[in-house]
Parts: sequence; C-alpha cells; structure tokens
Amino acid sequence: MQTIIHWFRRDLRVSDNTALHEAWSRGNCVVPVFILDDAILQAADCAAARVAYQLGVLESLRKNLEALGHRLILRHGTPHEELVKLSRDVKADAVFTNRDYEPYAIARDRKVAGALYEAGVYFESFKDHVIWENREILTKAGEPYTVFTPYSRAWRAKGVPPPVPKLGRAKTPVPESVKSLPVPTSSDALGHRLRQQLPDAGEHAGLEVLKQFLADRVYRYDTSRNFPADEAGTSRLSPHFRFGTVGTRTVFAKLFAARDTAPPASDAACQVWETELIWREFYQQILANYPHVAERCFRPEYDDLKWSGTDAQFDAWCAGQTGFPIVDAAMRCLNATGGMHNRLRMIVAMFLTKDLLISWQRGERYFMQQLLDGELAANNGGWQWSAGCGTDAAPYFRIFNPVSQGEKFDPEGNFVRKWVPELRDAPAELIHQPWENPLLLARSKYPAPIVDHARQRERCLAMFKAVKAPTPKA
DNA sequence: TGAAATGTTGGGGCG
DNA sequence: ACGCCCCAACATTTC
Repeated sequence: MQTIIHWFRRDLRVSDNTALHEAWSRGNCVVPVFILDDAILQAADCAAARVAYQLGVLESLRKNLEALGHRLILRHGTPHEELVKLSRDVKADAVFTNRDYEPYAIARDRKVAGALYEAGVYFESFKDHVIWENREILTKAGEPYTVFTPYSRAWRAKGVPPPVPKLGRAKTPVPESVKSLPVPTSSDALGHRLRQQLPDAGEHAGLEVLKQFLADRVYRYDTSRNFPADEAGTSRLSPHFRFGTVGTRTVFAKLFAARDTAPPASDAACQVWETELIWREFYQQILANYPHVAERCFRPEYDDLKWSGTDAQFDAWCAGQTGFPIVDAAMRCLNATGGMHNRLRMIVAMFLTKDLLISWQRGERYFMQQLLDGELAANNGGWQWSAGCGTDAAPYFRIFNPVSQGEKFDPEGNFVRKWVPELRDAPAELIHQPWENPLLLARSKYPAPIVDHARQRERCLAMFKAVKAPTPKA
C-alpha cells in the first residue's frame, strides 16, 4: 500500500501505538489525522477542562509527530465525511485506527467503515487501548465474565504482550497542499480562559508520571492508595490513560520491570496496582459486551428504583455544600482540579445514591462534566458499583458512613482542611463531624448536614427492598 | 474496596 | 468466696 491515513482518537502518542505503527510499516506515506467532532464537543457530558486538556495533548502530539518528520492533520467536522474528503485529498489507499468500545464510537466507526467502503478506501481497526478486549477472555461456559475476581485470575493467566515499536521517521511527507487547522488554544476553543491549572499534557508527561510512580511510590501503593491527603499515594496516570498518552503495554512492561528489580517484599504492592489496571480492562470489556450499561443498570431490576432526592440536594452535592466534610472536600477538589482520588469517588458516589437517594446516572453525568480523565467505561463501572446495581457491585446494603470513612482515610483531616477552609482550625476529632460541636460549626460558617445519615440509610434500604431484587452475595 | 444491630464473653466492682 | 450486674470488647448476623 502507498498512502495510509492513521485516524487518532484516544491514542494520542507516537510510541506503543498499534494502528499507527501498522500504518507506518505497511505504507509509504502515513497521514496522521485528528478530527474535532461536535457530537463529542457539544455533548451534555462534555467537560470544558477535559477539552482544554485534550488540546494540550494534541499540541504535544503535533510536535512529537513533527520531530519524526510527520505532519498532524487537524480537521473539524463529522468523522465519516472528513475521512472521505481527506482520503480524496491525499489519495489514500487505507484508513487505520485503534478500536474504541463506547456505543457512540462503535456507531460512528460503523458509519466511517460504510462511507470509506463506498469511496473505495480500505478501513481497518486494531486492538490497542486494552490488553484483552471484548470476548478474548471468557468463562468456561463461553460467556464474558461479570465478576471481577475470576476475570482477573483468567486475565493474569494470559500474560501481557510487549509494547509496539515507536513510530518511524516519515518516508514520504504529506503534500503541503493538504490543509490542516492549527491546534486551537483552549481559550480559542472555549471562548474563555479556563481558570484551573491543568496537569502537564502529552506523551512525555505521561511517561514521566509513570517513571516517577514506578521509581518507588508503587512499592507502598497497597497502603498509600487509601489516603487522599497523600498526593503521591496513587499513580496519577488516569488522564494519560484517558487520552492514550501512555500505552497500556508500556505501562505493564515497566511495572513488571519495576517489580522484578524490587525486593520481594514489594511484590504485593505491585500486584495491588496491577489489579487496578485490570479493573480498567474489566470495565472496558463490560461496556463492550453489555452496552446497555451506558444507559441503564446492568441488573435490570434496579431500573425500577424510585430515587427521591431533590434538585436542591443534587446542587448541594455538586457544589460541595452538603455539610459532610469528606464529601464536600472531595467535590470541591473535583470542581477545582478536574480530578478526584478513587477512594473519594466511592464515598461521594455512595453519598449521592444512598444518602441523597439521587440516581447514579445524574452523578455519572456530573463526573463526566468535570473529570479530566472522564471516560464512559470506568466512570460508569464505578458508579454502578457504588450504587449496587452493576456487575460485581457492592451489595446495596453496603452503605458508607461519611464520618467513619473520613476518620479512617483522612485521620488527621488534612484533606478536608485543604478543600474546606471553613474547617481549617477544627480539631482532628471533630473535623469529620463538626456538627457535634455547635459552637465550632457556627463559628466556621460551614453548612450543617443537609440530611441525617442514619435516617437516609434506612430510607435507602427500604428503596432497594421495594424493587425486590435478589440479594447479591456479600 | 462496610456499617449497624444483635449476641456472646469475660473481667472487675460490689454486696 | 460467690453471684450478680455492668459494660467493654469481640463475634455474628443482618441490612
């Protein structure tokens, strides 16, 4: 083949990129393209911060391609139309891309495949985003796993392929006559300046974050990951996974190398992180095999739950004004940074669904509107897990107590103090339940709790009982 | 990748 | 010395 278009989506890197490497090795001329898609940019669950971050990723990708003699073509429009146009412009023989498992992406790619077929252009997609996809890991009965632990066992038994070689230097340049938009700055794109500071974007940043984490922090990950006040406790790789500024195979290869050079005592901690990476694969696979989860509960009986929380309560949750310090600190952190520690995601998700009795779908959408790392599979899986209606879900009667969770995982109250300045001077014994000291509460100007946890817990149990679902195993 | 209610046990104060 | 009660502390059950 002569000219092959590589269509970038969530694989914005030049190393360990399956389809991109295939395009380079099979073709004489690679035309790398990214298409700004209004169906994504104007969707109800789009986050301004995520778009701004992605523009940074694209600019970094453009430079990385340029360093290898490639020119990134940026287009704005409907993917199947733009790809047909570009195929004509460059006289492409083929379009390659890496697979994406979201329902919107699957429908979009089907349209692209049809349009390219009619235009006489070969289209091929590759597995890249995950190690094992769709139906590559099945139970003995030939069905996809819906419980994590046996899935992870089968996953580990299969081994991990090595990284794909980095993109080579351009053999033939893309003709100057082929038009490309400049990569917009975030203020161009958003019409305003984003107030928040975004983490470094791009492939170099991703590899650096990975390197820092694997240098030593991973060796204490098993315990450090539970304490949100410890900013080095987790890998902080999620935005890089989201946009593909790290390659999944690269991450595993480097993790295994770190494990093999470390004392055996840290094996366990490395395993715990590996398990988190497998959770990511698990939810990708769930979304691919059970696409109804994008809209509804994995277990259909829970679609009948009668959520009774109010809009005012939802607004208080979003704004971090519920009167429960660990919840409010977490939400304010999300709003300010576009990120949230995983422990806190569980706490605020449990609180929205089981204390405020508001549907997980509303929380899921709000997370998507804020998170830099927001993507359907992981976000949806986490929310359904918390709500107790998903695959391998927490049983519905497992209800976090926001006070004891705060005391357990933020014992000094340092995370709360950082994001809830009203409680900066509260003593550790009271910081997770300031209402116990009315004088302190009044002086702090911090809101009183908007619900009574014990009462809401009872209401939640009654709400779940009303749908008469079989009790999941504990 | 819980929490709360309920049940059981055992030490110590006390008559 | 002994039984009784109280109540942590821990275990089990239930949601």
